[in-house]
Amino acid sequence: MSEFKDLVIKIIKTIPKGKVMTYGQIATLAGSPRAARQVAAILRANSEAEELAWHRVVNAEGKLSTHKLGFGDLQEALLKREEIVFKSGKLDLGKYRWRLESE
DNA sequence: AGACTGACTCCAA
DNA sequence: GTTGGAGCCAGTC
Repeated sequence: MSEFKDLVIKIIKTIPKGKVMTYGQIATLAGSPRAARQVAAILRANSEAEELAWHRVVNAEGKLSTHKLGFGDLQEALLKREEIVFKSGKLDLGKYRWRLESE
């Protein structure tokens, strides 16, 4: 088990309802600032197995990277259920981004 | 074992 | 605003 993967999973579990984090942010907190893609890979591999709040993870623009995969609608629905509002297909990162002290 | 892919992000031009 | 390149590393073949 890589430390990175464990940290990513742990970090995602700390995101509270109604907040989101970007891939890059999680990668930074997990120890590899530029390993955003790996965060995505871990999500894909664990989204069904673990209780990961993968829907609270968005890209740096505040958009859903899942849209091209075909389940962007699901993610958007899950986020809306947490009182997150989308405008022009994006959400307000300045408002919804979850920040950890260790950043 | 090697080679390729990709739910990303940053930066230069 | 766009495009291209580099970096990162877990999966997959």
